[in-house]
Amino acid sequence: MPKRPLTRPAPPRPTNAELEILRVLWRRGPCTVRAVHASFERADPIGYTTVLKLLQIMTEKGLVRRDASLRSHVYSAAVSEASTQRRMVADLVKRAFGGSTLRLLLHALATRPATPREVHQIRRLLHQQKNGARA
Amino acid sequence: MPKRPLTRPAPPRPTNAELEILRVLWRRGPCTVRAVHASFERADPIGYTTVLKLLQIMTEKGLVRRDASLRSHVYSAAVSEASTQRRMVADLVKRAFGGSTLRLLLHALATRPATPREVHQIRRLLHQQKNGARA
DNA sequence: GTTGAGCTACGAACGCTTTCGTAATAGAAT
DNA sequence: ATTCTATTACGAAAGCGTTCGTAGCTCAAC
Repeated sequence: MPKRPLTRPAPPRPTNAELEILRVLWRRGPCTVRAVHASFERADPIGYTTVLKLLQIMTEKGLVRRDASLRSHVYSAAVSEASTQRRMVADLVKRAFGGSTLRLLLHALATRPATPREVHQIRRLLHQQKNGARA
Repeated sequence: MPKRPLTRPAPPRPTNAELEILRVLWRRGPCTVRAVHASFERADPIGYTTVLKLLQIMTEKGLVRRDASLRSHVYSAAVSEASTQRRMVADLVKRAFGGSTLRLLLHALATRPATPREVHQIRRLLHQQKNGARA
């Protein structure tokens, strides 16, 4: 029995730098290291080899995939934005809100008073859930 | 001009271990190191001096306050649970949702289909905001 | 006063993330 | 073929979080 099962065990929550890179890949699709590096906008600029190293590490972690058929390897996100967000939200809920998603929701709502437009969207979503709900 | 202004510059986002300690202090109020240590329930137990060290570090960071008048120092949270949650939500929104709190909300709502009870609470909150809103 | 228990302080180690310099390599240009 | 350029690979260092062992101090009990 291999230590790493074929169905990869849910890649770990990405770190800060990793998330920044994933955001580039999600937005622009598959990229070379150079393209990722160019897309970076930071307070303090980041080195080319830093991006390369990060992508190599992320490949090992299963966060990105690498196509090495071309001389300039092409990287693409191996995890979806939605699933990553889900993971991060779940993590926050567990760590800071005692596992209650509702509390996060109420907090977010209270913190940032919703604009009428936002209220509308939320209402619509609630309505959808009310109808098609399996809960 | 002092580097550390008297009005402390918003204590940093607490780390994992720091958050666990804060949760104890929020729940139980001011505690000695021993009390915090006793309140810890973990998969793998944590050493007494580890808790002590963390509390010392957190004191420097301004996350907790220390009353050293007694022999066993008494620590209390220097940041509120609500403000910490606000900070952490804001951080998540910035890092994972491109700054859009709405997107976080929609995501959370969609991820975990709300129960009727939750829907009710959310509706009520939306209603409150609609009326008393400055937005 | 001496001993012992409990507490704080200090320092060090380990692991992980982030950073980048340098070397090796492959391909393009001449 | 040689030189130049762009790329990957490797290794190492710095910073931070977490952990704990050890030393030193203080108070109480004897």
